[in-house]
Amino acid sequence: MKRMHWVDAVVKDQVGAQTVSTGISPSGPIHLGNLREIITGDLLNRGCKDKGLQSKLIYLADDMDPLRKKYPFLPEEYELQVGKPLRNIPSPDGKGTYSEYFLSPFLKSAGELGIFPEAIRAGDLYRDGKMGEIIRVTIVNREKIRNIIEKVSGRELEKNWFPYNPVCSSCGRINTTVGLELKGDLVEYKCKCGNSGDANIFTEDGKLPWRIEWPAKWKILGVTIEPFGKDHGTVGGSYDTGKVIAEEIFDYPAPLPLMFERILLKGKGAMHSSTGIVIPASEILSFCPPEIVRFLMARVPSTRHIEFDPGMGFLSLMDEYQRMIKEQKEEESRLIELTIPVKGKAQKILDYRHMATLVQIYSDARKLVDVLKRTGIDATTEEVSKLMKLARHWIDNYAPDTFKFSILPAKQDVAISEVEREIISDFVAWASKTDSTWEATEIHNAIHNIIKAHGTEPSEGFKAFYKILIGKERGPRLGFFLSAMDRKTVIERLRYVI
RNA sequence: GGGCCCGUAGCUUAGACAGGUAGAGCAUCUGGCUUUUAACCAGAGGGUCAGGGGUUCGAAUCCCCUCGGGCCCGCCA
Repeated sequence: MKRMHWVDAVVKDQVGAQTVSTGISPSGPIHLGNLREIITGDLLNRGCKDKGLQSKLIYLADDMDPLRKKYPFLPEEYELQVGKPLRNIPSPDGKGTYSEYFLSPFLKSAGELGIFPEAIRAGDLYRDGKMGEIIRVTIVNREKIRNIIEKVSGRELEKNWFPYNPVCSSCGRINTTVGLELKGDLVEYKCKCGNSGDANIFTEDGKLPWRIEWPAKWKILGVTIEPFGKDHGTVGGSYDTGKVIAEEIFDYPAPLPLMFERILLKGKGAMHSSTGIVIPASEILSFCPPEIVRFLMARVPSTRHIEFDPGMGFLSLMDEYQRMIKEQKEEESRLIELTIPVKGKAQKILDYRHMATLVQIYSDARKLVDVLKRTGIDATTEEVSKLMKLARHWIDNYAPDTFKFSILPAKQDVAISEVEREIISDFVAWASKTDSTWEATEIHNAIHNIIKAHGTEPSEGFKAFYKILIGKERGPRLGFFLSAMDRKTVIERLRYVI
């Protein structure tokens, strides 16, 4: 029986036009875990489209949310910004707002993944008055809503609970005010700072609390499908209360929920901005080709957690991807479709593992293209230079030490045995001959013959070269490696040691 | 206190949502090979699918219970 991809299984009963919504509070670097949210949204969006439905993806930035605390990555003076809406706080780099500072690189990363959502700032919805009427409905029905939240979530709300949080006109904070009463379009409030005033519900003077804001946005934006992290999905959590509020108060059917699990960093645990265990989305894309990020998310159901290993495990992931693309198995055709960032575009990806070695020998992309051509791999300079950049970054930051090497200086002493000295010496003699070609296979054959002539185990003989050239016992394919280096340099180096 | 995910070969795991002979990679062993950043080729062994019960002609898969590991909620979002 043909298996259905989880994406198609999730949307199989959806009918009519779809709006898939995801979003985040842009309070810090947006990381790989958050990337799962938007990729999941994109996958569902594609699932709907591929099934023939009209569908779009929106990404909601909750920039009216307050800064909860001065995160470790923020300078001291941000202590003063705590409690203010993110969109009203200056950016750490001094340009623009705090929320855009984190949001815009993220949207750029999403673009690299082939995801171009309609990005909506919650603050704009308030500013443009789109939330006004539903805020009024909320305040008018506040007792009913209070009952729903208390009943569904099992928690008790404060006596003076008011379902609208005004921004204080004096201190700018949104978490120190309490609404008192709605008069016309104005909510009277007072703030802990001593100030009191009126907030206009048709402006960005304030916001709904999360548990109400969420269902309100479903209705305002016509959301039909919403993936969210497991923190929202717990029983009595905000999806549960939101669903009842949407249906009973706002008269709007709750969207199809899809909970997704967290992404753990191998050996470190769950990603959290606060704990510093984080790989920002942009950072991932500086060593990981975009299709691999999609592959990572699309291959397993969203309800499973993913353990991401940026080290050796990452290379295995690359291998698996390449195998999939090469084999083009029927049962993986849907996964391939969903993995590819730009639909319909065939994927060719150069061997990352190979590139991670090459990048340690070459720094010039054009030269590398020639070398690849010699070994029968055809690639454009652009492709090569792109992958080189990724592989270089991976080597510098994530590769295990066993994978790294650097060529030793010409005049560095290395202890070698007598047999090793003879082998190297014979090789130098061979390499110095004017008629011998400096080509990978030739070099390899020459070395092998010399080692054999000395009656030494091949592994022992090869070791000598690695010790001298890179100071390690193992290394990249010798013939290939040496042919990539300048012949004179190699001879000089070997001569120095013998 | 409540919830979610996971438990399949020594290790990593696919297969579970839609029941139909448990499959792969690594490791191991055998043979081949002019060894290479976890080499390649051919082959072999290796499994009470965590445990127990139920449904069914048939269960890794569906239902219930138990155990073990991870995570989330019970502030805010």
